[in-house]
Amino acid sequence: MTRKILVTSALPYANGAIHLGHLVEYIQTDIWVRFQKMRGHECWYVCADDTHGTPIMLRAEKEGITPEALIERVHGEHARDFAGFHVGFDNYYTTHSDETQACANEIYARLLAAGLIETRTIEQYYDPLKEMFLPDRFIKGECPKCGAPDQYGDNCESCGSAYTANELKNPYSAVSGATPVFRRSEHYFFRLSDPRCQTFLRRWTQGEGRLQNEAANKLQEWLGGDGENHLTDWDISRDAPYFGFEIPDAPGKYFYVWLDAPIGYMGAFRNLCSREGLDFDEYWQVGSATELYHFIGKDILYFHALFWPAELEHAGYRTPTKVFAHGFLTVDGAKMSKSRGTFITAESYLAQGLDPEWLRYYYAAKLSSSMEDIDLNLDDFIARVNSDMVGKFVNLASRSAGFIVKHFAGQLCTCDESLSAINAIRDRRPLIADHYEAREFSKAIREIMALIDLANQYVDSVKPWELARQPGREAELQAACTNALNLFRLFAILLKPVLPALGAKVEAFLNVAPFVWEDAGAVLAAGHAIKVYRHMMTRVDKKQVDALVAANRETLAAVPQAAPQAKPEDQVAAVAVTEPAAGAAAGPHISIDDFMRVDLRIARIKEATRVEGADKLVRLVVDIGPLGTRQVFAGIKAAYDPVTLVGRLTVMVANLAPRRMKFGLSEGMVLAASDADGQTPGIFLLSPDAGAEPGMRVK
RNA sequence: GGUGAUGUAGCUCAGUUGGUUAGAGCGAUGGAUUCAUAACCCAUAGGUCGGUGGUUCAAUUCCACCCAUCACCA
Repeated sequence: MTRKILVTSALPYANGAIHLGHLVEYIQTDIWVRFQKMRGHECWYVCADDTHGTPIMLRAEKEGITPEALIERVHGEHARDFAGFHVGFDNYYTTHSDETQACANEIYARLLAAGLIETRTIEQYYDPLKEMFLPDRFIKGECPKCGAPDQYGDNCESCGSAYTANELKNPYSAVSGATPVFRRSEHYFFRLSDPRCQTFLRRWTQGEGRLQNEAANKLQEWLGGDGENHLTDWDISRDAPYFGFEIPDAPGKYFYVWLDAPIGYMGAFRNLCSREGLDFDEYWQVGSATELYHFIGKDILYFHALFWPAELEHAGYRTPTKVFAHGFLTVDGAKMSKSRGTFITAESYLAQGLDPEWLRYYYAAKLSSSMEDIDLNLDDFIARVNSDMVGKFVNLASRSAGFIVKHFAGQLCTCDESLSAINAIRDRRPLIADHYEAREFSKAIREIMALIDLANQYVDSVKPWELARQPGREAELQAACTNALNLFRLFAILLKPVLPALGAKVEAFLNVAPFVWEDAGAVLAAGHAIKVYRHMMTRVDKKQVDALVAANRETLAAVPQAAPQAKPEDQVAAVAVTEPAAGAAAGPHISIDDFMRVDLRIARIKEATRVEGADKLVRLVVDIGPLGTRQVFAGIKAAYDPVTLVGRLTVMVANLAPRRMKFGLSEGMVLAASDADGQTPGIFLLSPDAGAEPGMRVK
């Protein structure tokens, strides 16, 4: 029976580049969709850029362009990156579309009619300079717990405590720097606390197979036990200025970006319908016989398993068949990091000349149906791709094709279908299909690789290279290579959902029509002619990976953090990111070795005198214990009377190259703090705590 | 702080409804081979299954506590 399936991946935010973390989801979804299509099902894969919200608006403003121009540019970048990794959307659309707006208005109208929308006046921070309300992420201030400065309005990066923006001390707007004021405004809420939503969600989230077990448990936690009501109403409006859709009959009020994001799935599909002549209602009406699946990161489960189905249900649409959440990507066991160069963009991966199918294979080899994080271990990536893909799989064709072309003009003979390797494939094929269907890609890959091992053992056992040297054994040679190439073909079919481009190369090489899953039920007919073999996949060179990491290594200096780029809402982000240390002027990271090269010592100031003819300098003679005494010229005259300095302890750089100055030789540097911007005047010489002795190393 | 997940060979991961010798691939070592992108084939070594206690005839598998990492919540 042919199934009708609609599949989505979460919408990437139109405010940043696609990176390897995002790709986990798109590659996972794409493999699943390709598998369904190969099986002959009618499967549509749609996605779109998520284009609305404050961050988009501010970013466009900063770049001096309209939001429309920004999202159009980013849409092009995203589409390019996805195509580069063979992610085969049937439609990659945008939420900033007539279709999405129409769907959003329709859903809103139906929820309103159902009595599930209400208005309420709330009070929140407002930037009087910029004349806009501020999302929490755009308010900074001092942490109410530990007092760390410049913390965002949701949690402290210094002590880790969470709080609301209202609790920040000395808050300021990250947009304008102004001190925000409280202002009241009317907001629109989706009444998630309504008993109808509660009842529905309790039933829906526990539906058989609808969510992964871990996800269902998490949802149970969010919903609370029977009788408890943990859900609160959801604020779905934002005040102008806002880049988004204006709420019908509510001038100056806009749909919150997270309301129209999932509706973007509908919009993208509606657009596809008009192009392909599909029936939108067949897929979205209540009681639809079609299947609807959302692939998402575990971070946005809340939106897809609570808000979204509740909206659909009460607006009179069908709800998702299943929601598939996956974990985050780590690189070499740690969160992706810009300073380490492991925050790798899709664009850079392709630009550095790495093969997208290497990554597709590696991800497939690691992905399961669970929400566990997966790790991209770069050394393992190189070893695994080279060994499995090149050394075992592609090698099968490479070691057999030459004989067939050279000795038999490319012609195959009858394939021996009683071969144990071929029988093994026949036996395991249904299981492999089940694994693909269940998103247990790592299990599918393990099965396939075990079969490929059998094939290489077969070739080794018949030794075609020996047969080729023995006159009179041509038939055996042709049979051996025919069998090997048939095995190779079967593997190419089984792997095609993962490796579509390689699959196409194999189709061309074998001179056959595009593979479908059922093709693996038969072998090539005797007499079939193949083309000359050409390398189908190169090896990964460690140098390429090193270069990729180097290309993605950013220093903070190159990334001005003036306004937060991060969206206030968690979007698709299938990734955990470590931002470089917060704080305005932290430099690029250095290693401990780098730091240890600086020889810092406790110094006692023995003499301090004015320098005739110098406005800023004080001449110091310091004692650094075993290292003797040094003469240092320090620019601290404005802040210190030399007389007061004599006898005090401070810190100096002892291995700074001596420098000849107009007034004499300076043999080091004493450390003092000052505000680089000159906002806070003064120079502050460092002092050690009591007990430090001249000459002690500072580290 | 609370809840949950994870922690198995150098690396990446299976597995164990508690039961004789804990598995795979890669990597390492030795051998064989030369058709193939030095690939492939055979063999060997390597793990007190995060730690400590408990239940049991028997625990890596169950329970408690602890540690580490990650997530969610307050």
